[in-house]
Amino acid sequence: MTQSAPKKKSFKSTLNLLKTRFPMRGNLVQNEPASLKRWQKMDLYKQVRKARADAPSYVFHDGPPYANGSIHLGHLLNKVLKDFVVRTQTMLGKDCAYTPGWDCHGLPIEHKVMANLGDKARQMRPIDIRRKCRTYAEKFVKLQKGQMQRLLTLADYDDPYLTMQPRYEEAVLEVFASLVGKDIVFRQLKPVHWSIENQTALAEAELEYEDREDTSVYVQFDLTDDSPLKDQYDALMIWTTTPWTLPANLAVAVHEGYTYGVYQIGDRRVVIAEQLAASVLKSQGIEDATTLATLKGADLLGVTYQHPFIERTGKVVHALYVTLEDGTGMVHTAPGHGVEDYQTGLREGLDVYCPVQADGTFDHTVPDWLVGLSVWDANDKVVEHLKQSGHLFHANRFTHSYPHDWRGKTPIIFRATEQWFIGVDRSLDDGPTLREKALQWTEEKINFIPTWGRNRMRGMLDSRPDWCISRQRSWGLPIPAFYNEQGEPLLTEASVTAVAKYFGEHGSDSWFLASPEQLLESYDPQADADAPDWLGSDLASLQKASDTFDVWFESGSSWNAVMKLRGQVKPDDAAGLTDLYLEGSDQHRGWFQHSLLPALAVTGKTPFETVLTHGFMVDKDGRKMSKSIGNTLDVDDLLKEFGADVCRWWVSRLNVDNDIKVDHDFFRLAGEEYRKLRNTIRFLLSNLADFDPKTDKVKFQDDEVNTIDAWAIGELIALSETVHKAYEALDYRSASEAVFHFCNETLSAVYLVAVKDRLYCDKADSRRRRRSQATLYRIATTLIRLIAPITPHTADEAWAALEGEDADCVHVLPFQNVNCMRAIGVAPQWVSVMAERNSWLKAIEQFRQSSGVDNPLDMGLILPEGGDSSLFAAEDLADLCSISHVEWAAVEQPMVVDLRSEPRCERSWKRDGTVETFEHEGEMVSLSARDAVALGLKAQ
RNA sequence: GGGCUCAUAGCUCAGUUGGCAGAGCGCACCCCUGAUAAGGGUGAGGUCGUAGGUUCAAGUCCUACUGGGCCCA
Repeated sequence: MTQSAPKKKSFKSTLNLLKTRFPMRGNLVQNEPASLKRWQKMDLYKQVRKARADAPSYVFHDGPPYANGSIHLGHLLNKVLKDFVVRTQTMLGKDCAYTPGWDCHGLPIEHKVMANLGDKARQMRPIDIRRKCRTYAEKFVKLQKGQMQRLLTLADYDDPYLTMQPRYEEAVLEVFASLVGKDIVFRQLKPVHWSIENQTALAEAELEYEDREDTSVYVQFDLTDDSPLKDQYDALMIWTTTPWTLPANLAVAVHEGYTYGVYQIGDRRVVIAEQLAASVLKSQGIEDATTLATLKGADLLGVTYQHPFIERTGKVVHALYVTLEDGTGMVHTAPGHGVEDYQTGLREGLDVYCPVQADGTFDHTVPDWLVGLSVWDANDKVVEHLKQSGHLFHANRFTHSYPHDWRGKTPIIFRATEQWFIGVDRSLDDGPTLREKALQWTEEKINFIPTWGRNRMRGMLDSRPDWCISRQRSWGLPIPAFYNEQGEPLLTEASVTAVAKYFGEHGSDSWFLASPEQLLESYDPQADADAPDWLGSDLASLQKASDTFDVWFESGSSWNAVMKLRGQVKPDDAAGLTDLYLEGSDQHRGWFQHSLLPALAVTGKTPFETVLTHGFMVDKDGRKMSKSIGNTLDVDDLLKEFGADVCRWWVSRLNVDNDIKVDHDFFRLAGEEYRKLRNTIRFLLSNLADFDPKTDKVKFQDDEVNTIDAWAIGELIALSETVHKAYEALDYRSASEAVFHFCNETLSAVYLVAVKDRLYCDKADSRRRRRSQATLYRIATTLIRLIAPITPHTADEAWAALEGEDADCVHVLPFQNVNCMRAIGVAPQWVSVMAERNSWLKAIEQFRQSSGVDNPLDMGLILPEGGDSSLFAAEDLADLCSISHVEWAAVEQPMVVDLRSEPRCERSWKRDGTVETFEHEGEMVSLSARDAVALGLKAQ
C-alpha cells in the first residue's frame, strides 16, 4: 500500500514554467511529408533563388545517378551531402543553383529491357527498343526523384536534366563536334574489351572481375630452320592462360635484360627464363635439368619460329612488360587480342590480326578444325591439338580473377574491332596533349578533398589508354558518322554540328527515322573544308553509322549540356567552369576524368575547381555491402523508421573520406543524438514563451560582462565561427560535432542548468531573467539557422515555434550574423573559472559520497579568496554547480559544506542564506529574498 | 598482381610541424523529479592492426607484413 505524502504547499503555479508548441518528440515520419508539401506549395527552391538573385554564385554541379532501380544507401549519402552543399552555401549568402540530373542511356537499361522482352527483342527495330528503354528510364527517374525529395533535398526538381533530352543530346554533340574539329577523334582497329553476350565493346567501367577457371598452358614454339642460333637451341617455351588466342599469335616478347637458359626437354633444346626454369620444368616432374647454356634476352631478338599449327612464322621481339613473376619470361603476343600486345605490334609493324568474330567464333582464316568454334570451346581444342602435335609441354586447370561483363556476368575477351577513339596523346591546338594538359591541371589547378584524390587522378590519367567512345548498342546517343559504299566515313565538325542541331529539335530517335539528307539539312558539303574528297553534294546515298556513344561521353559533357546551357557556369576569368563536383571515389576514373578530358579539350578549362569524394558504404565489420551477401539496408525502411532528419544527421556525423561503416544501430544512435539536439532547442523555446524580442531584449551593460549570459554569448560566437568555417570548407562532420558539443555540453550541461533557477523563479520581467532570455533568444535564432542545412524539417518547425507561423521560412534566410553580439564583452577569466568548475563538481561528488548529503541544493561551496572566481557573482557560480550558495573565505582548497541546518526556501528549494518567513495566502512560508520579491511580498 | 587508401577505448571518431593518449555514444554507480518517454554528476576502459627501423623521444616518420575498401590488370 502506498501512503499518500502529506500535502505540501506548492509554489509551482507561481513559477515561470516551460511552455512551447515544439514537442519533445519530432514524429518525423509523420511530420516531414507535411513540410515537404509546404515547401513544394510555396516553391521553396525558387523563393531561395529569388532571395539570392543579386548574390555571388556558388556553382555546384550534380553528377547524374543512373536511372535504374530504387535509391540505395550510396544515393542517400551522396544526395544528402550535396544538399548540405546547396543549403550551407545558400545560407552563407551565395546563390547556389542546383539542377538534379539522371543518366538515362546505356547498357544496364537496354539489358534490362531486352531481358524483359525476351525472344521478341530479336525481331524489334532499334527505334522500338529505344522507346521501351525511354519508358523504363522515365519510370525510374520519377521513382528516384520522389525518393530524393523525401530526403528533404532542395533542388530544381521541376526542371531536372536527363541525358536523353533533345537539348542535352544536342549539347553533347556540340562537344563532340569541337573535338572532331580539333582532330583528336579517330577510327581505328584496336583490341577492346568485348562482350560476346552483348556483342559490344565495353568500357573499363563496365567490367567486373570475378573468379574463373581456365587452362594455362606451356607451349614449345619450334625455331624455323633458317632461324639464327638454330644450332644452339630448338624451341621457345611460352605460357598463356588463353589458349584460344594462340591462332592469332604473331610474336614472342622477351625482356632484353633478362637471362635465359637452354634446357633439354625430350629431343628439344628449349629456351626458358633462367629464373623461372626450375618451376616450369617441375610442372612436368623434371627436377634436375641442367642448364646447357645461358643467353641474354637481347640475344634472342630476331629469332624466328614456326607457329605450332598454322603455316606462319613469328619472331622474337622486346617488351618491357615481360616479367619474371610467372610464366616463362617469353610472352605469347597476339596484337588482335591484347592491349600490350597491340602496342608491341604497332612498334614492330605487326598486323592487328583478329580471327574472332563478334559472336565469339572463329572466322575462315584459321585452320579448318577451329573455324566456327566459339573461343571457349576452342580452348580445349587447341590444347588437345598441341598435345597431339607434341608442342604442349604442360597444361593445368587453375582459377584466376578474370574480367566479366558487368551486367551479364559473362566473361569478356579482347578483340580487335573498328572503334572511334578520342586520342589522349595527340597534340591539341599544336600544344601539349590532352593527357599532359589534364595532368598539369590535376597537379596545379584542381583542389582535391581529401587531398589524396590528386594522387588517384594522376595515376589514372597516367595509365589511361585512348578513350574508346563507341558502343554497338541501340540505347544511346548515336555517333553521327556517315559512310559511303566503300566504308569511308564522313565525320567533320560541321557535319556533327548539323546533326546536333537536328537532334536538338527532333531528339536522337530521329537518327533511326530520318534520312541522311534530313539529318544533315543544315550541312553544306561545299562550305566544309574538312569534308572528305569523295563527298559530293548527293547526301542521299550515305549510310548512317550504327554505333552509339559511351555513356561516359554523355555524362562527361554535362558541364556543357547542363551548366553552360543553363547559364550556370562561373565567370570567364575563373579557372574552372564550376566550383564543385561531389561524388563517390569511384568517379575519379568515371565521371571526373571523363568530364575533365572533354572540358579541357574544348574550353581549355577544368570543369571543376574542387573535387570532393566520399567513400563507400561497408557493413559494421568493414565488408562491402551487396544484395547477394544480404548486408544492405533499405533506404525507404530507414526513412520509415527514423525519418529524414535523423538520417541526415547521421550523414553529417560521418567521416566520409574513406569507407563508411553502416549498421541499423548507427541510425538508432543518430536518433538519440537528434533527440538531444531537439530537446535542447525545445528548452530554449519553452523559456521564451513570455519573451518578446522587440520589447524585452535587454542590452548588455558594461557591468554585465562577468555574467554567465555574457559567457554563453561568447561561446555562441565561437560556435558560429567554427561552424561557418567548417561549412565553407565543406567539412560537415566538424560542423555537426561543434553543434552537438555546444548543445550537449555548453548549453545542456552548463548554461541551461545554471540559468534554469532564475528563469523559473525570478520575477518574470526582472532584468536578470530578461537578460538570460535575451541570451536564449540569441542562441535560438543562431542555432536553429546553423542546423537548418542538416535537419531542414526540424529547423523549420523550431523556427516557426520561435518566430511564429507567419515569419519567413528559415531556409530563405542567411545564417545569423553574430557580429552584432561582439559588443557584448566577455570576461576572459571565465576560461579558468570554467576549468575550476570541474574540480568543484568533483569535490561536490566526493562530499556527497562521504557525507550522505545527496541533494546538491543542501550544499554550499567555500572558495579561496582572491582567485579569478571572485570576479563573478556568487549566485552565478552556485547555479553553475547546482548548489545553493557560494562564498569566499581564507581557505586553501575549495571546501564543500553541509547547509541542511540552514532554512530552505519553499519556492526555489535553495538554502542561500537569505531565507526568511513571510505570510503568503494566509500561511507562514519560508522564502528566499529573491522569491519573496517575485511573489510581491518584498520590495526589490 | 599494380595504383590510391584505411586500421587509435565495446562502438563512432579527434589527435595540427614527432613531446604526458582525447571526445561523444554506450556501460556502471549516483543525484534530481519544476526540460520528465527529459535533465545533471562521478567513474571504469587503450601494448594506438603486427614486426622491425630512424630518433633523446614515435599514435605521428621509414620498411615489411596482416586485414578491409575503391580503382585497375
